[in-house]
Amino acid sequence: MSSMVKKQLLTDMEGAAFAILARTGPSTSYAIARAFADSPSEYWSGSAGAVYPMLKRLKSRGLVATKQSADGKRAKIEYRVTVKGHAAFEAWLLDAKRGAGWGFDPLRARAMELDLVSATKGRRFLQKALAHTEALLREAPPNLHARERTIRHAWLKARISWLREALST
Amino acid sequence: MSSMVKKQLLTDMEGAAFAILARTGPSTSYAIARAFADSPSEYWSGSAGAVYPMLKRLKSRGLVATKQSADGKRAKIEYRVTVKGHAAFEAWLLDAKRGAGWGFDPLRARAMELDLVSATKGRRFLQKALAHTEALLREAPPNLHARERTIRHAWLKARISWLREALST
DNA sequence: GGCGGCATGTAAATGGTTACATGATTAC
DNA sequence: GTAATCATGTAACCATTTACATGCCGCC
Repeated sequence: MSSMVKKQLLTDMEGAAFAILARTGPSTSYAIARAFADSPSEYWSGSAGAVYPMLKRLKSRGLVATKQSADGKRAKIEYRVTVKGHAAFEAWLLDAKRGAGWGFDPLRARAMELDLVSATKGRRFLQKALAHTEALLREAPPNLHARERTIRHAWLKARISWLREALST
Repeated sequence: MSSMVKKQLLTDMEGAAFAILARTGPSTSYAIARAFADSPSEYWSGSAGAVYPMLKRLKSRGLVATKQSADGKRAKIEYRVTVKGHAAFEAWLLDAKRGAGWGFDPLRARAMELDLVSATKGRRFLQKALAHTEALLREAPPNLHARERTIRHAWLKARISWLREALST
């Protein structure tokens, strides 16, 4: 018979947290929250009120484990990924169907409705959005790994060519 | 002195609801919920528990008004956009800075972390995601306006060329 | 007469948000 | 010694989600 183990589906925020843990090794909730807050994508605030409870939930599901670390003097709780957690993370990461979903794109959402205003206002919006996006492309934030820079760059370029096309019609 | 009127900033879900109202004219909460549920973007479920309270909030802010319509026999509450509401909607729609934000892209989120798995697995993921996206491009859902089809098409094409580039390296 | 769609909601749970509170340690 | 940072968390709030509850209407 098939396995009785329930699939441990991760939310996107949990997936992102596992990615941080995979990169930096065992980390405190504080460090994970900082990583969220410092990330260029402002989608999650990285607030303590979100991150601390999330790690506790993941622990209760057996996807992470704690190691009370008395690092010299200060007591801290370090979380590490368990085998079960690693499997859940990989399932999240390699879920191509979810990956190919629409997500939420603030530009797409607006572009869809631009015909509700005058052509002039619509074009002005697209021009401004293009300028903002090109600015993002120019000023790459510091502390970005090469891998992150590459994806960021490609994503912005795809968006820019889309905007240019929309403006050229 | 400047106006004392507080800016009525809309959430993205509220903006989307105003777009529906602008297109279909005065509508019931039910119709708006259906429009969310039927939309190809699965980002909001269009549940009654979200939509009915949202319209009540918008009404209490003076952005929509109700018209008790005794359409023949059945009683229903129709919401229409007020002048204040229209201004708030246009401010939301034409906010280029917000529009140029990152939002949440499930593909970008995963692509950023693909180096955490083997190159083989990474490529397989990208190939599957490409296949899913190309499938979306082929099977355009029915009941889509020309405008929606155009944006959808351009957005998917931009994503596909991004994926192809990622695979070609 | 019954089923599906229209239309109104509420209830409980979930999981975010901001803001606050506390204390230890490090850097100046 | 004091300010910033590390580190833990909680509290109140808010807007979602799923699921449930009710009832009317039109159609077969």
